[in-house]
Amino acid sequence: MNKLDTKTHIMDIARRMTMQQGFDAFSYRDISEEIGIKTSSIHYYFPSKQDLAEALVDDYIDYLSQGLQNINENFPNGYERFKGMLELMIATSGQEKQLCLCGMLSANMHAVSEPARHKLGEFFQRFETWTTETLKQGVQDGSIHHLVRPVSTAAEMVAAIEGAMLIARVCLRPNYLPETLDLLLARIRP
Amino acid sequence: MNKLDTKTHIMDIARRMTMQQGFDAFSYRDISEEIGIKTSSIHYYFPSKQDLAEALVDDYIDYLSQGLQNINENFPNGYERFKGMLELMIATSGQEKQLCLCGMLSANMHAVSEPARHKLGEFFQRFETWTTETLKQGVQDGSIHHLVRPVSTAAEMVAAIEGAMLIARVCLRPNYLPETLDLLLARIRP
DNA sequence: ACCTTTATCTATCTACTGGTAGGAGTATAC
DNA sequence: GTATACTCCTACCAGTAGATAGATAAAGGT
Repeated sequence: MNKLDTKTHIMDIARRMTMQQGFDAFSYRDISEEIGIKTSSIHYYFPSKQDLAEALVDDYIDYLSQGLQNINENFPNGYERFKGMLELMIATSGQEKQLCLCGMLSANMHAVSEPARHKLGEFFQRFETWTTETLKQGVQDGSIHHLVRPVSTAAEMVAAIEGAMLIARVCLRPNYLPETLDLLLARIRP
Repeated sequence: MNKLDTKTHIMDIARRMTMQQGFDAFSYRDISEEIGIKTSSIHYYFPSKQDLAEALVDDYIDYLSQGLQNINENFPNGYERFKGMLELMIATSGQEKQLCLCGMLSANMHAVSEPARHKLGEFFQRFETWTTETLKQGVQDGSIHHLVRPVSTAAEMVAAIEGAMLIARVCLRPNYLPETLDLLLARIRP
């Protein structure tokens, strides 16, 4: 198989396992069995498991940044952009009760290197910044009603999104995640 | 050492390690080395690691229920009660960048038995119910300004609290957790 | 004194962990 | 056509995981 294919395949499986069960909860063997190559071949691409974690973080940040940029380009106003972001988060993490990759790695932060931990911090910072700008934009274009401090609302929103994904994994209510994220949307609806 | 002392000692260490690093990230050996007994002695109290997880959940739910009840008894109005709850959560989990025990076990849910998972779901449900009642009480006694749907606000609040604890572990801002929880308080301030 | 329970120990098990050394086959470059 | 780089393999390692069986010693009850 092509180098990129295998590397991508490894990361796809590792990403899914991380978001479903946590970074400590799977081994190179688990990946190797699913993909059909030996564990030593995985070490060829990711010499240590921390390298794999860092690659997952980089990839996830790229993926979400791209997604948010697409939203900015394709949605006309702040409200629609915010809504698009919530749908993106549900599409990325919500199915199968998966946690946001960066959220899960924050829980498992002992397993990742210091540079990768720093990137996790940057991820949340950038997520908050995007949300702040989007809320401001929405207030300006009239699609979102007045907010006292958009930067504060954005911080609450990001925390609530991550927390909702965490709680959804064990919540007894079947539609907890979409319902809770919808509350966030209802809050800014004009 | 007395049976209860040892059992409590084991749980104290396991609770701290779970909240700091995750349930997968420590072993019976780690506990045994810190406490000074053999791993087989820990198996005497908790035959399987899942038993330990379940005991931690039960204990944590009891502890927080007691804490919330104390708050209800000692604070006069909804606003003060809500504030007391936030301070309790910070005191329990906020130091040393620990995650709420139930939040961490939700992330590590594959490691806990189905009955224990169910208890995690109940925990978040009860937490939300307490918050809903407290917000309603605050609106009624005038300590909290009018809320359109207290039950929705409560759901957002609980998610935001759990999410903030998760993000705080890797956040680059030093006072992220207290500041973010303070935003929740500011939101209901009359 | 004798039996039972409690709490701990020693010793051991199987399975798995991340990780490494070195080689075989294959594709590409020159 | 040979050299080089790439991809995956076999074989292995030391350490660790959770877990069990059985011995031991002390304490308590009768």
